[in-house]
Amino acid sequence: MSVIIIDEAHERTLHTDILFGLIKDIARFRPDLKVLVASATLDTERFSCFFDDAPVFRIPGRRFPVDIYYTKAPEADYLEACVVSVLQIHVTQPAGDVLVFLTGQEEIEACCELLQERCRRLGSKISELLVLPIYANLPSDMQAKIFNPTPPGARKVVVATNIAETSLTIDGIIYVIDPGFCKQKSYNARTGMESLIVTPCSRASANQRAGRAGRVAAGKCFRLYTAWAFKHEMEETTVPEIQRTNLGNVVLLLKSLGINDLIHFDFMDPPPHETLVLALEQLYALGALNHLGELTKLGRRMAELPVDPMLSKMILASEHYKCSEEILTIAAMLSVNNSIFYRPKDKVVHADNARMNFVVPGGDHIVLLNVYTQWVESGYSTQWCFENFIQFRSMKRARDVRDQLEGLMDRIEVELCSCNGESVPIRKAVTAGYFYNTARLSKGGYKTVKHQQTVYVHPNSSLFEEQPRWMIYHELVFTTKEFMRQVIEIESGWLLEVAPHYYKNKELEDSSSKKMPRKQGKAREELG
DNA sequence: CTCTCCCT
Repeated sequence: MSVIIIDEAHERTLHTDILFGLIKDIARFRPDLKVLVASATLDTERFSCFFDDAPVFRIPGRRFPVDIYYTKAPEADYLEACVVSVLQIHVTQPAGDVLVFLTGQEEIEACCELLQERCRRLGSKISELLVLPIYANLPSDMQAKIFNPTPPGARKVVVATNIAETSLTIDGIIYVIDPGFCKQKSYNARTGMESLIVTPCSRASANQRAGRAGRVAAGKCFRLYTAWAFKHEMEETTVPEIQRTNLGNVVLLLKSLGINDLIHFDFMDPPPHETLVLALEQLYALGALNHLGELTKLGRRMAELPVDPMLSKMILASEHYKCSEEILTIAAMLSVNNSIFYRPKDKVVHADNARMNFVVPGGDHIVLLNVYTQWVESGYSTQWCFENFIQFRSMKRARDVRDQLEGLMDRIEVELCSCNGESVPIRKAVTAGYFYNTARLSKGGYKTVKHQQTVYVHPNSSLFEEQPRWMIYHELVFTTKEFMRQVIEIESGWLLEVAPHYYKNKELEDSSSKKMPRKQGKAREELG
């Protein structure tokens, strides 16, 4: 007999949901296989029902009770409400550390500053309050501070993102302050744009947060919203990731496992139809699927790499342009989420100057390559990172990703070779993977070629002031505006060179007519 | 002229 355990199933990550579908299928014709699904939430019925009415076992947790307090009326300014609540706890409540949940770096910094300023003003009237931020992109030495034991007579306040909800636990937390918001990714399959939006968190998430107060002793959770809002306005559970993300690599993976009919794949919660259609269209455009929606030889090679299809295609194309060494580095650097450059608030000018020193012509990909190359020349130095306002942790991760990808080159038969940093072949290889993400400068600024959508170069980009006519973007994100992040300059002729099946000469020259790429009707056929 | 959850 064999057993498969799926733990933390309640988190409903992309991979959990894919596993659900695959394992359910396998378990039906493998009676020797036991499947154990472990979830920390109470919605067991959904899991049980999905797995053909599997029996449910309830295992009581070993936690201390947590008293929940709600506000009588909604808070107009939850940041201010957090600050006031922390100070009230500090002055009126017995010993025990405080954990505050906020949505992101900016909010956390603001909250910490406010707390410190008010403590300064109160001076010796109150006992010491240690204010510590924690979020994923905070440098690791500063992250480590939250784990130092609180000195006697003092109290610690940890101001955190969702990182403290599941990923790490802090000893000594007795009080939790929960404003009830989090930042969530969502994906628009019509435009292919991701956005990160502050939304009310789910009841499951709120309960998880409250639980953080009861790990060492009985605790208290102060919810900065009304009991009514908890009951009537918040969703029961968080929308599963599979319904809020681009599915390019998932579709490629499933196709490579021989699952052709994705529309009828047994998803516990199916993704939006349009998301699947767009993923299929893009894979067809990349040449990973044929007109019947079947995996091509190229698609099979692309599926060997654990990265998004466009990135995979870029790596495969790099062999033709004799720059696979450079492209592997760029792929690795793009995989670590915009966390290469460190920009602390109190040293913005220094950090920006340091960043400028890395700028080379061509665009952000070439700049990333330059950063990595210099780091290698420094002997992978931590000190070098520190001096250049580069996040060591991110570079280390890029190195790991690069090593892993390099190890797979043999299997997909891509020869390692270098163009000695020459820009054109590198940018052509990028174009071969990302031709779908082309933007062009017109009178009203940049517009995407695919949807004629107005987009902007991100102010952090090395091409922010350059305004090249044609650009390729790595990703499109909506924050305060529609931003292209990580862009390179290209020549329109390259589009015909790398994707003649996708672009017609006319489309690239005639600026008055609608510049739509060829119809991608074939990929739709599979969908009926 | 921004500034963005989590870890795969």
